[in-house]
Amino acid sequence: MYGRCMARTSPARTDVPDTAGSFPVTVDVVALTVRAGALHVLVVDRLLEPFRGQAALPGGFVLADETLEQAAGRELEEETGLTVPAQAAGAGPWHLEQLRTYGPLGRDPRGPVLSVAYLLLAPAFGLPAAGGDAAEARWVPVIEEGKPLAFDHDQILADGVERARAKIEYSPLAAAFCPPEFTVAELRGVYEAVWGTQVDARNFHRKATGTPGFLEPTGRLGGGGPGRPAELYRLASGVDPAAAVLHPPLLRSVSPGRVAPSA
Amino acid sequence: MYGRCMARTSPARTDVPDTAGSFPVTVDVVALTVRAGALHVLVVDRLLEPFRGQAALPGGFVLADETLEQAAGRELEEETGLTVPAQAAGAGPWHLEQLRTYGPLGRDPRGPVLSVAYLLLAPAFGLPAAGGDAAEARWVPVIEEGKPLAFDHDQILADGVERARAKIEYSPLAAAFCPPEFTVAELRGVYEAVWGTQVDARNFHRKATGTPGFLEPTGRLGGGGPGRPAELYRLASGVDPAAAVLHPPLLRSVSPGRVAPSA
DNA sequence: TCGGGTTATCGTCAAATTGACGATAACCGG
DNA sequence: CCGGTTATCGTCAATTTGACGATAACCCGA
Repeated sequence: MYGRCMARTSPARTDVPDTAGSFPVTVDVVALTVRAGALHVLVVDRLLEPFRGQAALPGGFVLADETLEQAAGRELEEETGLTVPAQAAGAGPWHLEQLRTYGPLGRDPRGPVLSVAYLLLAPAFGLPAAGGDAAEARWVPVIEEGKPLAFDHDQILADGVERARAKIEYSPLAAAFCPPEFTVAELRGVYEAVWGTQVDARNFHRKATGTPGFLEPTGRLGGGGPGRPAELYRLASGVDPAAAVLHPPLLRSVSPGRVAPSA
Repeated sequence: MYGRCMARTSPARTDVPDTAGSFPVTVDVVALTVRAGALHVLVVDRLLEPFRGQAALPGGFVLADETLEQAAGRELEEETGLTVPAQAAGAGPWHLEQLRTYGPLGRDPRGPVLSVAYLLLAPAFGLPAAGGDAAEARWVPVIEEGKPLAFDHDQILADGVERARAKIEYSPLAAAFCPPEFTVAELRGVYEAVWGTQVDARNFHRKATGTPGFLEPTGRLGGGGPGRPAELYRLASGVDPAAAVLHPPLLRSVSPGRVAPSA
């Protein structure tokens, strides 16, 4: 089997104990966005075995000379045509962070494979015309989630969604789902979509605009729909949305069972 | 992309691209405990190159047929003599969770190596007599942290400490630092040590005992020192400390800079 | 046995925050 | 101009926080 070939280190590496395994490593990306008021995840249809024809998270093998982040960006681009801006891990609207690593055993029929999962939060946008070799990349709502995904991707997706739900409570990362300038209502729509709950518009407005280090008014107005035009905001300048902490946090209300979410 | 181009080198399997790297994988464990009111981390002195003689987090290579958790427990035991109870990931006082994975490039002079870091929270205890092949395993206070650690272990340690600090706000995991039955004062000592701040004893008592799903009185009293004996508590039954969420959380006060902690 | 030292626990109270919801402002389309 | 719609501002009671006083219940040494 494939695993046998990988069970030994290369002869050049004499300083690594030869009982140590060497593993193929993949990255898988949980790309989330909010479209039409619902949380969506990006999936591709697999063209090859294993799990041929089944939907899966975009991802693939890490090359020998790239970082995990580079691999995540490359695979995403190859399979979905999405180009993650370089500033995704920084101040921009996009946000890419490591989710967790899924163990080598029992998750790939080809043998032991390690998978490092990444979480991408991005504003809604259309997909470029099915670029690369991916048969089909599409956004699907995370609820309903019809058929199961390939590999252990259902578990990875669940972990990613739970991470996103928790993270927007304590960090300004909900803004990663919005364009660079957005209204308070758009931001509230993100919370409602990610949490799957209703949020009172008036209290949310007070809380969001009143939390230091979160929003910064641009002075401009966002027009368009019916009703009074809303003020446009951007993320507070000088704030790293990946590291900043909201004080006090925007807590989900104590609705149903708040115990053991991802157990 | 899981299987685009096909291997020329691996005759047994043709579904893994030969550009895909295969990486040696290590686990490193950030084992934290509270002793004498200060947060301590477990380190070992390296006997071999690279970084020979320097302190490092316990860890080592993952074998071909074990899970990451198994590797973490095995390395910890081999290098420090500590045996992680099987229930560490469950209801017991110990707590072992994955921290994050550190990329293959530029972190090991021997070449690309992936490291999956784990975070262990444990009650204070003495080390078994330097078992295994470890020259020396010892607890060192995380502040002062005299010389730098080997590899990128300073970064891993910083990430682990920050994870612990954040996690005890929203989960009952502070109890992982305590024996199975503990007093409110002991628990408060954990918060003070991990956060490095002072916590008002009266408000903490009110909050800790008043938060549903956190503490459960045993009826027994903890004697010993001077002063009035304190009631003994245990974690609320039926609560998985790794998954449960405290509502409302025990927030650190807004003291100094609460922005970009581990950046 | 008594008093002083020490720690645990319970109360009190003003300030801040939350949650629910009314009221008004500012736009749209007819 | 008028209703429909959404944004924003206020109000108010209930809850929570933070600061800190007051007791309770143990230890020890005299």
